Amino acid sequence: MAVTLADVAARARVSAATVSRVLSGNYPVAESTRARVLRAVDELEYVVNGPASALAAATSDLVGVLVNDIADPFFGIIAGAVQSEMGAVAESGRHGEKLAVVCNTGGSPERELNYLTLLQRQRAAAVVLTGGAVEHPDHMAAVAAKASRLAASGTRVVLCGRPPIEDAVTLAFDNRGGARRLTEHLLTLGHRRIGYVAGPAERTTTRDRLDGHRAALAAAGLGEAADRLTVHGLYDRSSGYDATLELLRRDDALTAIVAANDTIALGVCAALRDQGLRIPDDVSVAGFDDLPFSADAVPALTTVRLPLHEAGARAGRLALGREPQPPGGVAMVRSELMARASTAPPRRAG
Amino acid sequence: MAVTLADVAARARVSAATVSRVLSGNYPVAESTRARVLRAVDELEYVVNGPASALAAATSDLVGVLVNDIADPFFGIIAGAVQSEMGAVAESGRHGEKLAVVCNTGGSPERELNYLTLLQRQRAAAVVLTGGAVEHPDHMAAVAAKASRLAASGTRVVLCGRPPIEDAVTLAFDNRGGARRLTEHLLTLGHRRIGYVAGPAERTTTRDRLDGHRAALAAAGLGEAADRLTVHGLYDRSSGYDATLELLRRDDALTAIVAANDTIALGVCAALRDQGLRIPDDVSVAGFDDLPFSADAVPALTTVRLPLHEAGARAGRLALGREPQPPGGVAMVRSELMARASTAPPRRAG
DNA sequence: CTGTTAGCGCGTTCAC
DNA sequence: GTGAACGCGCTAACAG
Repeated sequence: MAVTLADVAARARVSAATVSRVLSGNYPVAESTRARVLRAVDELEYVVNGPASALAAATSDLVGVLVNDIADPFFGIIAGAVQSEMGAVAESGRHGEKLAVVCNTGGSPERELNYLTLLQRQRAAAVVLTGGAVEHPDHMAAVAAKASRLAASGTRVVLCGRPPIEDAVTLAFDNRGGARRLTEHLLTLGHRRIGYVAGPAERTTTRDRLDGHRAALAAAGLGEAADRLTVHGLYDRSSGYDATLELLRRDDALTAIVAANDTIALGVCAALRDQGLRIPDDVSVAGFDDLPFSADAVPALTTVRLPLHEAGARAGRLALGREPQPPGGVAMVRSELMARASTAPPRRAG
Repeated sequence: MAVTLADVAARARVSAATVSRVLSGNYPVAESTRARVLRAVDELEYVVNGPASALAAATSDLVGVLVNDIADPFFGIIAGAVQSEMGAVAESGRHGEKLAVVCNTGGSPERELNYLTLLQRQRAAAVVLTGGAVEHPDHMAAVAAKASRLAASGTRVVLCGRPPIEDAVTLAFDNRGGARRLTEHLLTLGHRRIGYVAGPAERTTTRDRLDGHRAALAAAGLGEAADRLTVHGLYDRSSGYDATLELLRRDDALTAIVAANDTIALGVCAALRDQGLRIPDDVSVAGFDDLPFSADAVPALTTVRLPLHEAGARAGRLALGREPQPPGGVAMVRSELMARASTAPPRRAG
C-alpha cells in the first residue's frame, strides 16, 4: 500500500541500505547517488515508517510532555516552550527532529501512570513531567519506579516544576522562596491579617508555596493565625471566588489575600468586588506565576514571576541531551517578586 | 535488555502468539492460560513494544491533535476533551486505548505540515485538526493533499472548528451565524457606531466571524462604516488593548466594540478602563467563545458560546470511529448568544 | 483453543 | 562507496 524504502531504492537504482544511509545522513554517500535518492524520495513522496524505524533502531523520536491541566496557560506555556526546542523539520522525507507531544493528566495519579506506560510502550526518547506532583506515598513510589524503568531503557526523564527523584534530571521551581518573599512584601506594607487561598492539599506546589507563606508569617510572630486563614481549593478561578467568601466569613477584617496562583487570584478579585470591597484600598491581593494576563489585570496583579518559557525550553534541551545536566542533576529555577498595583498598605479599619 | 513477548511466553509456558492474543484481547483464550499469561506479564513487568506492534499490525495507537496555540484555553479545552475520550487504560501491560497527543503549531503553516508528516511517519491512527485554518491557497492545497494521503493510508482525519476538506470528517463551528447574532444584539440595543477587533487576517475563523458581523451591519444599512472601524490583530489580550486605542483614534464616539474572541475582549476592556471609559455605560464590549473566565469577568462578558468541550469530545469519538459520521461528513456546531452585563443600550453623547 | 510459520519496513553489521 | 543478509518484536494467517 504505502511506499517503502525498497520502492525508493528501486527507483533510484540503489540498495535499500543506501537509501537508509542517505536519509539518516550519518554516513558517507557519494553526492551523485545521494541526489538520485533524494529525487526518488520526492517523486514518490516517501515518508519513513516510524514504527519500523523505531523497531530496528530501538529508539523512537517521540518526546512526551505530561501536564496537569492543558487548559491552564501555566502548562501551556511550559509545553509550548518544550516543543519549540524540538524544531520539527521534516523536509523531503528526511528524518526530522523529535515529535514532542503533550499529554493531559488532569492532575490524576492514575492517568499520569498510564501515560508513562503508554510512552514507555512507544519507547519514547524522553519524557518531561511538568508541574506539581501528587504526594501520596504509593503514587510517588510508583512514579519513581516507572522513571527508573524508563531511564533504564534509554528514555531520558526530565522533571520541570516538581521535586527531584532518582534517575531524572530536574528543574525545580523556587516556590517556597517566592511565596515567602511575597508574604514578606505584604508584611512590610503593614498587613497583619492575611488570608491564603491554597491549591489542592496533596500537590507539592501547593505545599511549597504554603510553607513559604507560613515561614514568613512565623518569622513575623504571626504563625498562629495562619491555619485559620488558609483555605484549600483547586487551581482555578471559581475556587478563588468561593475561598474568598469563606475567608471573609472567618475574618471580615482581613486586609490582604494571597492566592496560590494567578488564576485563583482573579477569582479572589471578583469575589471581593462583588462584596463591595476595593482592591487594594480595602483588601490587597497577590498571586503567583505571573501569567501574561496578570500584568494587565485591573488593578495589575502583584505576583511572583516564574520564568516558565525559559524553564520549558531548558527542559526541552535537557530532554534532547543538547544541554549538559546541572550538577547533581538538579537546578533551581529562581522566582522573582513582581510588586504591582493590587497590593498597598492597609487602610481599612480593623 | 528489555523484556519481550517471548520472555513472557517462556515464563507462562505458552507460545508468543497466545500471549499476543491475551494482550490484545480480541481472541478467545482459555481462562486458565489467560490467567497464567497475565501473571507472567505482571511478574516480568512486561510492557508491549509499541513500534514492533505497530509495524506488524500496520497501525499504531497514536492519535495526534493539532492546535494553533497550546497556551490558549480555547484549544486547551478542545484538546482536553479529545483526550478524555481516549480513556487511556494501560493496566497489566495490556494494550490500553489510544495515546492522544497534542501538537502545537503556533499557527504556523509550516509547522502544521511538519506535524502532519511526523504523524504520518508514526502511522497515527487518527489526526484531529482544531481551530481556524490558514487560507493561503498553497497551504490549503498542501493540507488537503496531506489529508488525502493520510486517509489513504488508514489514518482518520477529523477537523474541528475549520472548514471541510475532502477525505476528512468535519465539525464546523457556526462562527458566521454567531457573530451575526452578536452584532444584531448590539444593533437591537441601539448601537450604531460599533468597532470590531478582528484576529489575524488569513484565518478562516477570523474571516467567518468578521463576515457575520458585516452581514448584520449591512442588513441594518450600516455596511459603509464597517471597514473603517475594523482593526486586525492576534488572538491575544495585548492585540485587543492596542486595537482599542486605534479604534478610539478613528472614532472617539464609538458606543460598542466587538472582539473576535474573549481573550481579545479582555484587552479591550483594559484599554477602555485605562482611557477612563466605563463598561457598559460608555462603551459596550462583546467577545466570542465563552471561555470559563468570561462569565465572571467584571462586568460579565456578553459573548457567543461555543460548546468546545462537547465538540472536542465528539471529535475524539469520530477519530476513534466510535461515532457514526454525520451526513455528508460535515456537522455544524451551533453557537449561542450569551447576553450579559458588558453590553447595554448606548448612553454616551455622540 | 493453541502452536507454527511468515513476514511487517528498516538499521546495521559484514563483505565486496 | 555500496550491496546482501540478518534480525529488531510483534501480529496474522494457517494448521491442528
